[in-house]
Parts: sequence; C-alpha cells; structure tokens
Amino acid sequence: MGRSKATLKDIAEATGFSANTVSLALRGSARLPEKTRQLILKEAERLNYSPNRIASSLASSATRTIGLVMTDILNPTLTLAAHTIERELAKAGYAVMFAASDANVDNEQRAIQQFRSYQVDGMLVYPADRTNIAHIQRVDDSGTPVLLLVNVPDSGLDIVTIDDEEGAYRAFRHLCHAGHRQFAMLDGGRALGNLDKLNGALRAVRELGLSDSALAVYEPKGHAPTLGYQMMTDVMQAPDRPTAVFASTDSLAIGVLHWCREHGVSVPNELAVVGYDNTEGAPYSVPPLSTVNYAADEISRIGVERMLQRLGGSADWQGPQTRLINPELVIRGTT
Amino acid sequence: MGRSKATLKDIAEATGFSANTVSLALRGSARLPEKTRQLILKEAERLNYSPNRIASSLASSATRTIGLVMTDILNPTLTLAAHTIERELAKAGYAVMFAASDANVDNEQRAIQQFRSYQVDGMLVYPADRTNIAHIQRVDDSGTPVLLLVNVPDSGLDIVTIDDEEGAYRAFRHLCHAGHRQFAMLDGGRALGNLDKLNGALRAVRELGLSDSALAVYEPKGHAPTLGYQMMTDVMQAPDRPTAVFASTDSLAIGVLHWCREHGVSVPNELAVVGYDNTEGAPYSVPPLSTVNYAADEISRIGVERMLQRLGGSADWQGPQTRLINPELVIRGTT
DNA sequence: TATAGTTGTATTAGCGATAATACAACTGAA
DNA sequence: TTCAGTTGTATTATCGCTAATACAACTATA
Repeated sequence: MGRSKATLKDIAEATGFSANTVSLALRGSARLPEKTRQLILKEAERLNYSPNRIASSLASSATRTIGLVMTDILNPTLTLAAHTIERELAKAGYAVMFAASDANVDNEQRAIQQFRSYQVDGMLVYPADRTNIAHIQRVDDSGTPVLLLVNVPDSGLDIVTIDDEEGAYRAFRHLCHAGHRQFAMLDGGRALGNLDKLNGALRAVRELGLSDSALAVYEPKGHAPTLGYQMMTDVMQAPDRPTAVFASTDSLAIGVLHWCREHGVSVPNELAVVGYDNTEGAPYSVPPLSTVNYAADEISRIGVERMLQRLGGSADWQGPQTRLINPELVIRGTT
Repeated sequence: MGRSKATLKDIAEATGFSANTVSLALRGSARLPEKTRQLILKEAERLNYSPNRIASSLASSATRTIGLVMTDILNPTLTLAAHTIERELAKAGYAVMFAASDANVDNEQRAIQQFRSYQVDGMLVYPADRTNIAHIQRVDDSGTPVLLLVNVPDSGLDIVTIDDEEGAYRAFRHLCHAGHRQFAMLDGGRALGNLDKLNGALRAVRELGLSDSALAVYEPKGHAPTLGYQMMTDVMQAPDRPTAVFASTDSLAIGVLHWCREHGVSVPNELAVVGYDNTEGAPYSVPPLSTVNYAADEISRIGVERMLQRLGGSADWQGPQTRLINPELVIRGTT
C-alpha cells in the first residue's frame, strides 16, 4: 500500500503504448482495436488506476460538475430537491457541489464565486433574495449556464419551479369554500422578495369579494416550528381573530398546531390550519396536516433535464423558459 | 458580457509583471511589496479575475476539497451533520463534495471512487455497512485520510461518533426504572452491522436480571415513519406484548405514535415510546417524544477538526483514535 | 571594501490529462 | 497499379497554475 497513484504514463510505460493511446483506450475510442483496449484496461486495473479528473478537466475545460446553491439545506423540501438533483445528475455522469446561502446574499455570492473558481459547468440556484439576482445573471451572461428553481419573472434566466401563487391560491380557495372569512398568513419568504404566495392568497380572498384586510400577514424569520409557535400569540390576539391560518411551510404549521394544542384551541373546529410543502412528517402531525404538495422531485428532475439539454447543446433547449408546475392541495385533518 | 475568463497571464500582461509574480501577489506572498500587490489586486478586480482552482489543484496537487459519503441525506440527523460539516470546513477554506450511498455498498464504492478521481484531500464517511469497510480502509492506506463518523472497532481508522451503545443503554435504563419489563426494539441499522444499540439495550436489560427474551427486536428496512407504523402490528401481536418500545430513529417513533393513536393505545400509559436522534420535530409530536440526543453538530465539529489537524500535519493528530461522544437522554411525554 | 544576505522579480519546468496533427502501414476501388 | 481512404498509434502542444530555481540590485556586516 501507500504507493502513489498511477497515471496514464505509468500504464503507457507498462504496456508499451503511448500515453495518448492509453487515454483513448480508457475513453473507449472507436479507433483502437478491441485487443489493444483490453490489454490497456487490464493493466489499468492491475495498477488500480483512477483517472485524475482535475487534470482531465483542465485539459478539456469541462468539469462535468454542477453547482447547487440552496438557501437552506435543513429545510426538508430542499433536502429532497438536493437529493433528487444529485441522483439525476449522477445518472448523466455529473457530480454536484452544494452550498447553502442561509438566505443571505453575501453568502450566496461567495458560494457562486467558489463554484466559478471550481469551473462548474453549470449552476442550479434557489436565490437568497429574488429582488437581488444581478450577480446570478452575470454568471449566466459570462457563459456558465444558470437555472433558477424559483420564479423570478423577467430574470432572463431558465426557470423550473412550483407555481407558488397557484399553490397558495388553492389553499385559500379551499379555506374560503369551507366558510372562512378571516385569515392569517405566516410567510417567512416575503421579506426575501417572494410575493407569489401572498398574491395567490389575495387572489382567492378577492374572488370572494372580501377586502384585503381579511388577510393578516405575519413574517416569522425562518421556517422552524418554534417560530410558528411564537407567532401564534400575535396571531390570536389580533382584533380580527382569524378562523384559518396558512403557514408558508409545514414546519411553521407544526409549530402552529403545537400552540393550538397547548392553548386549547381545537383544530380544525375553532381554527383551520394549512401548511405548505407536504413534507414527510405532515401526515403524522396531530391532526394530520392539510398542505400544498411541493413536488420537489418533479421540479428537480425537470430542472436537471433542462440543464443537461443546454449543456449538451440540444436543440430542445430554446433559450430561457419559465416552467411552472401546478401544485396540488392535500386535504387532511386540519381543515 | 460573454467575455472569456481572465487568467493570470492576462493580469501579467496588463500590469507588466510575470505570471508568477501575479500568482504570488494574489496569494499574498511576503516577498512582494505592498505597492506591487495592490496594483495587481486592482487589475485582477478590474478584469473580474477568478482563480482557476482546477489548474491550481493540478499544479499544487491539493484540491482543498473533502468528500463526504453519507448513507442517506434525507435523514434529518445526517442532513444536520452535512450542514455543520460544510460550515466548519468552509471556515478553513475547504469545499465539500457530497454523495449518498443509500446504505448500499456498491453505491458507496462508486462514490468513493468518484471522490478519488476528484482528488479530494480527505474523506468523511458514514459507512453503508460496518462489516464491509475494506474498500474504505484502502483509501486511507493509499494516502487519502479517512475519518469514520460511526464506530467500527479495530478499523484502524480515525473515528468520531456518538456512543450508540451508551445511548441505547440510557434509554433502556430509563424504561427499566419506570418499571417496564417487556420491550420491543425497532432497529433498522442492525442488518448493516450496527449492533451498538442492541448491545446497549441488552446491557440495561441484563442489569435488571432479565433474560434476553425480554427484548424483542424488529428490523424495519429504513427509517421512514411508515415503516415504524407498519411494524407495530407485528409488535403488538407478539405473545409477550411489550409495554415499551424503543425506535432507532425519531422518524420510526413518529410512525409508532401514529399507530398508537389510530389503535387507541394510550402513550405513555399503555405503551412507552423512546426515539433516537432528537430531531427538530421530536418536541412537536403528540405526545412530545422522549428520545436520545444525537449531537450531530458536535461530532461534525470534532470530526472536521481532527481531519484538519491531520491534513495540516498537526502534532495533535497522533494516529487513528476513536472518540465517542456520550449522548443525553431527553425525557418528554412518551415515557 | 569585500562578502554575505535580502529583496523583488523572472524563467523554466512540470502537474496529468486531452486535442490536434502526423504518419506509417494497410485496404480497396478505379 | 495507383491513389485515396482507413486503421492504429505516436508526437506535440496546450490547459492555467504552482514550485523551484535563478539572478540582478540592494543592504548590511565584518
């Protein structure tokens, strides 16, 4: 053991071929006869050869690596997306580098800079702040394809994401049909320029002929259950106490349910609750959480597919497009 | 835009210095006067220069990249570990590449091979199967430092992990003190060579003077709540129906609690339940889950620290060590 | 003032692969 | 037969950077 790593040159010397021939053999060139290839392959195996992708990348100026910038890996929905993205890209022979911005633009910029310096072939990004994406656009402009996994209209970038406006709309329409007329919305994403859910909510409320004041909006700083829990004291002390609350993530909703349990507020009778994301735990909350299904696996798959098309120079990729997936409402026991 | 990337040479030409001088300036060499450095730095900025780490890695034969192999990114505990590891390594200027083996040795081998080819400076790994780690040991032998985040005695590798034997012991001791005498254990890790929790459980049971048959062991294939739920029909139909169940992850325990709720089994009166991991959701289950705290952040921090010591050639790293962190029992409402 | 050390910068040689080109030895069609 | 085309392999030139070495011009010391 302890022997230093074998290189193409080592195989070349051992077999008598040139380094280039060895390289060709390992990459399966059609110009080499089967016999030669086998001979080289065998020697490579014997030497426990592992190709040096660093050298290969430098020479070919392609790393077959994609950078994924997320706001928060701990969010189960994003974790699922990351997982699916990794699997899908691996199938195509691409590796993934991850970075978390924690919804902070400086961190995001640093991560992107790092990816640039690692020469990733492309980037998938959940932007930290939709109103501040110039630095992301610059990456795409400078020749590294970028795909956004969040909807930023007129960004000029390729987009694949869930239609959050529609998702929130469906949730609120559902609440409206159930007779609710006074709503609270816990939305941590609003401060970061994500107005889709708010707009969807307002659309539903207005369709009912209600004024916007029927919807009170609260902004927890994050998605942890604790934040949902804490916010509830404000929510329930409001002069127009709501009969339904919409939380922008399931985690927040879990905190809301916990508050209700502790304060003897019966769900869904006294208060209806709807979450967002449909995470693994949603069916197991008490009562089981009604929520909007965020099809992370689906957008991941489509997003990766588009990125690969673009990287492969496929004719199917015809410039930046916005692809919005309609989310479904999952009705369980909290409404 | 669209201009191709600036290189050291471009800066050299623009400033009149040699490429090497530019490289030195950017890396902050002490031999260059401040004036020269500033001049070069300014030009680099003007050209929007981004160092090519691929080229740098090739020349310096160090990538400042660490590979992290996990069994399952979707497991919240591992997600937290991944997150902490990324943060800690980033502080030291290292990037992380992730891979998930899904507890499958072939996948693991493929991931390791990929990391090898990316020339990572070191690897952190949650092995897929503790009884099958020869390929991991080979990596360390061949000169790439490996640190295990799981306890594999006599592996000859550096190890930092939670003492699962002690964790399970504490959970069972707690149950024993509460008067329980017949136990069920749901443990998905056993098939993969993880006997620590089982041993801890048996130690507690034996201390009480009970025979091993007081503990019935079940093996769900994974950690999803559904699996815990499904397994409960078997558990509760056993001739010696248990009064306490220990689940090897909180997720399984959540499924167990759901089963109890649906089948009118009162927790903790009729059945006590203990989970493992203390995930974010544990305090919000109904009843709030008693569980063993898996200090993912702590082992991540220590693990990274040791890896960095080793990579830096620090005298503090004195050969492979096994560092076991004692987990704490968190008693909530299910016991 | 001779000698040695320091300072600021340049030159040269890789790192391990790929890409482009070259070319000898065949093969086949005109 | 002849010339073009194929086949199998070698040569050479990068890729963008770092590391080792070189060296002229100073500065300090004896």
